[in-house]
Amino acid sequence: MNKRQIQKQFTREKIINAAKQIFIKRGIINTATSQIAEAAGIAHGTLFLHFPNKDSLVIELLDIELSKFSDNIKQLIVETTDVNTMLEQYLNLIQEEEGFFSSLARELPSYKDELRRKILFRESLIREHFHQAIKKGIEQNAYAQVDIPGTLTFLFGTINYYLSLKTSFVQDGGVIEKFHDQIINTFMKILKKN
Amino acid sequence: MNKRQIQKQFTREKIINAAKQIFIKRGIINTATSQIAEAAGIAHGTLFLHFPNKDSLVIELLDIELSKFSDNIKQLIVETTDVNTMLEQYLNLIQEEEGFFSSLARELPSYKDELRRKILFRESLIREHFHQAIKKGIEQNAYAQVDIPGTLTFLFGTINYYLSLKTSFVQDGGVIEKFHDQIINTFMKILKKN
DNA sequence: CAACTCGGTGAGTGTGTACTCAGTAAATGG
DNA sequence: CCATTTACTGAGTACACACTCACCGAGTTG
Repeated sequence: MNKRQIQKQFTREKIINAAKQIFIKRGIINTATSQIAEAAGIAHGTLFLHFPNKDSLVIELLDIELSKFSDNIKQLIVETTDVNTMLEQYLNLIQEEEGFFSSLARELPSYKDELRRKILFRESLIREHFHQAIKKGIEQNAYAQVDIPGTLTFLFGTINYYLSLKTSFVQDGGVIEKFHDQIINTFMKILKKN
Repeated sequence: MNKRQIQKQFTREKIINAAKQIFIKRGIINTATSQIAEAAGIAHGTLFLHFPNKDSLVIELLDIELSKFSDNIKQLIVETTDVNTMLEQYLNLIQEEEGFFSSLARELPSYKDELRRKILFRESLIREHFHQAIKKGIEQNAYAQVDIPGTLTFLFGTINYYLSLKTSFVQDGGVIEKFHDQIINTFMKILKKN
C-alpha cells in the first residue's frame, strides 16, 4: 500500500469509528451524515467518497460489528452444550457492548428490509446454536419436551425488549446486568422437566 | 352546539380518524402532517388549528385508542382470575387491532419520553391485573413460586417482539393469531408447578 | 341586513438533511 | 521536474417537512 492508499484506509476507518460512537449515543436514524463527518474530523463531502450513501455506511458498520460479535459468540458457545452457560456467555457478550445493542434493538423495526433481514439472519445463527443445545438436552431427557423455536423467541424477544426500552428500565448502568439472573432463571424454568 | 361547533368537532374527528388509518399503514413517524390532512380531506393548515403541533395530535390519538383498549380489557379481565383465559382475552383484543398495535410496538422506542411513559403506564395497568391473578394462583398453590414481574416481562416482551417485527414473521395474516397457542403454552409452562 | 366572528384555506417560510461538484494540493509516475 | 491522478474540501443544491399567516366566506349576533 502506498501513501495514498494508507491515507484512504485511515479516513475510512475514522468514519466508521465515529459513526459507531454516535450510533451508540443517539442512534443512526437521528444522526446526520454531517455530524458523523464532524466527529470523524473530515469534510462532509469526504464521507460520500467512501460510501455512496448513508445506508451503505450503516450496512458496513453493522456488518463489521455483528460479525465480530458472531465470531466471539461462536468461540464461546461452540465448545459448550450446556444451555445455562451458553446463555450466561451470550448475556455477558451483549453486556460488553450494551450501548450498541440497545441502539440496534431500538431501531431494528425501523430499518429498511434488507438491513433488518441481515441482522435477523445473524440472530438466527445464534438461535441455531441454542436450538442444538436444547435439542440435545431433550434427547438426553434433561429438559422438558418444549417447542424449541417458540421457547427461543421468548428468550430473544425478552432480551430485545429489555434492550430496546433500556432507558425505561434503568437510569444508569446496564439492563442486562440488572435482569441477568431473572432472564436465566425464567428461561431455565421453561426448560425444566416437571 | 351551533353549526360552527358541530363543523369544528366533525373536522377534528376527520383528522383523528385519518391519522389512525395512516398510522396503521405507515406509522406516525413516517407520515407527514400534509398526508394526514390530505387523507382527512382538509387543508394542511387546518390541522394546526386543531392541534398546536404533530406531537399533540399523536398523543391525543393514542390516548383515545389506548383508553378504549383499557376499558375493553378491564371488562373482560376483571371478572376472571384464571390466568389462561385472561391471556386468551388479552391476545384476542390485540388481534382485533393488530395493525395498530404493531405500529405502536415498532415505534414505541423512538417516541419522546412523555409519550412512551404514557403508553408503558397503560401497559402497567394491564400487568397489574395479571400480577394479581398469578399471585392468587400461587397462594392457592396452583402455580409455581415464580418471580412475577420477571415472568410478566417475558410475556409482554415476547408479545411486543412479535408485534414490532410482525412483517418478518408473517407475510399476511396476523402474528398474534399465528403464535397464539405457542405464547399461551409457553407462558403457562412458566407458571406450572414442578 | 350590516358588522363581526371564526373555521378553513393553501401558498409561503424556515429548517434540517442527504448528496453534489468545481476546485485544491499532495502523491505518483514517466 | 512536469503531467497526471486522486483523496479531500466545503459551499451549494434539491428536497421534505413542520408550522405560519393573510385572506376568504359562511355563520352568528344585535
